[in-house]
Amino acid sequence: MVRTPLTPEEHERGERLGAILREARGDRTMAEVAFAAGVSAETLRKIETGRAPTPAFFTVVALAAALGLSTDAIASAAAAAPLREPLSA
Amino acid sequence: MVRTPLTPEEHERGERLGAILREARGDRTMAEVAFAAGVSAETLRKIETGRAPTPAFFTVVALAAALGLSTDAIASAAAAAPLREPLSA
DNA sequence: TCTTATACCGGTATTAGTATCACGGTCATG
DNA sequence: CATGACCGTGATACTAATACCGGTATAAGA
Repeated sequence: MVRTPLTPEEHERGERLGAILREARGDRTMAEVAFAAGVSAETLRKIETGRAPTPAFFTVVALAAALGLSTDAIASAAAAAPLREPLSA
Repeated sequence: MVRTPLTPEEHERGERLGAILREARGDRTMAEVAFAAGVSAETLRKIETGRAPTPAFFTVVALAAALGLSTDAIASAAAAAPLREPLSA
């Protein structure tokens, strides 16, 4: 095996990451946030829906900047248990 | 065009990211830090040498945790970096 | 009804990340 | 010189991320 397939835990972590980003997006459109972050809307949609569970580092950084979030907060929130409260901005 | 190849700027950003991680590693070995972060030593080597300019988000998060760094600090330092730019000529 | 906007889904194409293996170089030791 | 540890490079294998396309569904508005 050369590259280990993503584990179920990693998929769940990706789902939490997507939920955090979607929560922070609020009522803005995917296209707007994606354009602000410099990624395609499809990519943002895949990340939000958890279908891209381990996006690139700078992709998350750009999205965090576009959403006004801290990457540390995103990382800890996605890695740890699901949040009861959104990362209030 | 389905997936844009990495631009020279992204490669340079990857080199700065690698330099930051190597700087934080200090005198510890690659194998030690890689094991602590849960990645292979070869992966850490590629990231440090800039041969993997856009690693996965959680890979950088794990390395940052193993090195005691903030992902926000890494992101900002790698994004806007005072790398010695010839640029003259 | 028709149009528009938004989001989700499936497929496809291409590049990149991750991991393993093998080999070579350097340096410090014996 | 020999050995070992560490770093580096190259090749190879396989999966995942990214992007573009077409289609579908829903809701709001003219």
